[in-house]
Amino acid sequence: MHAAARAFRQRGYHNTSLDDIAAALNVTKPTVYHYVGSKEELLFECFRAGVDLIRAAFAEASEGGLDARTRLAAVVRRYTEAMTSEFGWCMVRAEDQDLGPAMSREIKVVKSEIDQGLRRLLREGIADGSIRECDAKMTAFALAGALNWIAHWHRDREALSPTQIADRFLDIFELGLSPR
Amino acid sequence: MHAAARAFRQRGYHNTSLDDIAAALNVTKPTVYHYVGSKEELLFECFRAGVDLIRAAFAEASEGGLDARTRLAAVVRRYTEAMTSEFGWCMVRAEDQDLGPAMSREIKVVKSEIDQGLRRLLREGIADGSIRECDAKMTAFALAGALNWIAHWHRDREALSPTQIADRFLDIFELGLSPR
DNA sequence: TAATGAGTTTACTCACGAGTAAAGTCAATG
DNA sequence: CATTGACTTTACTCGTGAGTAAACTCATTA
Repeated sequence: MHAAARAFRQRGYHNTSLDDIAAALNVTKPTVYHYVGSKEELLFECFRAGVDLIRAAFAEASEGGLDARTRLAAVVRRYTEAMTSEFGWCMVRAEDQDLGPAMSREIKVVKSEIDQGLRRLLREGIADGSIRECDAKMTAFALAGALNWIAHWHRDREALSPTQIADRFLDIFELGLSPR
Repeated sequence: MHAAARAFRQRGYHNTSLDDIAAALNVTKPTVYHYVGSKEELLFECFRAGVDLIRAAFAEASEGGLDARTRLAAVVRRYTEAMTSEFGWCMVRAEDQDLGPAMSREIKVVKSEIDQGLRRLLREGIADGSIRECDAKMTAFALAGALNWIAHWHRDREALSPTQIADRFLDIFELGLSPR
């Protein structure tokens, strides 16, 4: 799965053959098929490995009784870690169109779940006064976009650590760009 | 090109055959090849049609002698329009990996050009006092991510117009989420 | 009326890559 | 020493889709 995730990120899903993945592991294709059922399954498992990190972030953040903005900040930090992981690319780019009906459906469900989780935190923040009145749907999209985009530009030898990236993002999203 | 852009957005580049595109136009594949050299060229041209809108936005914004934050806002509005256009998906998802060396190089150049344009506006804004002190690189990434992500969630029957989306995004990025 | 040529079709070729059949290797166990 | 079974290989099949050859249609023009 790690080898597959790396290959998918470098060359893209469709430009990566199972021979490529096998070669990266110094084995042959049938060996890979001894462990995984299909190429689609491989992508799907990489996707799941990534989103599980994010789901865990939401679960973790809901404990503790902090205000919603603080909980949202915690999610953003974990989210950033997930995006900079090996599976970040697969998480963002696993397209339902590339997968069979069953997996396709689950991907849509999980992605929607994450979107709803963000909106919920925003609405809660507006309710408890820790977040300014704003359009929760659009804000969730802006936030998800900024975070998901990390998978596109992040390199392993990045100057900034995941934590530093998250802190910069939180600074921008919390305080805004206008001078105070 | 419009038919191709639509098909690519719906099914993805690799899941779209030239037979599909031809069928959408009620012709056969060789007819398509009478007008375009290759499938790659088709994707590349769709990409270019999109980014040209964004380049124009930067050019337009540089006129007028307004402060940098106002110019950035103008770019964001145009950018949003480009993303909600037919070519939005191709612009974001045209991967250098999918194209031959020459086109691949140009895609990288153009994408970097846009990134640098955003950073420049941010730096100018910090210099002229219209934008708060911040990390220009990370801010450009956050902004580009939020904007590019539009291509992933936007549907033709979207409730909000491109202008409304841009206004919501500007509200978030300018004022931030913390209560003032 | 013949010729030209833009645009279109049918009917291919050909490469690539997912997935498989069947046989081989070799360490662990009876 | 024979057998079992997990693991791996070589050597395939087979579908799909990019791209092409060659012929056909038909309006325009010499």
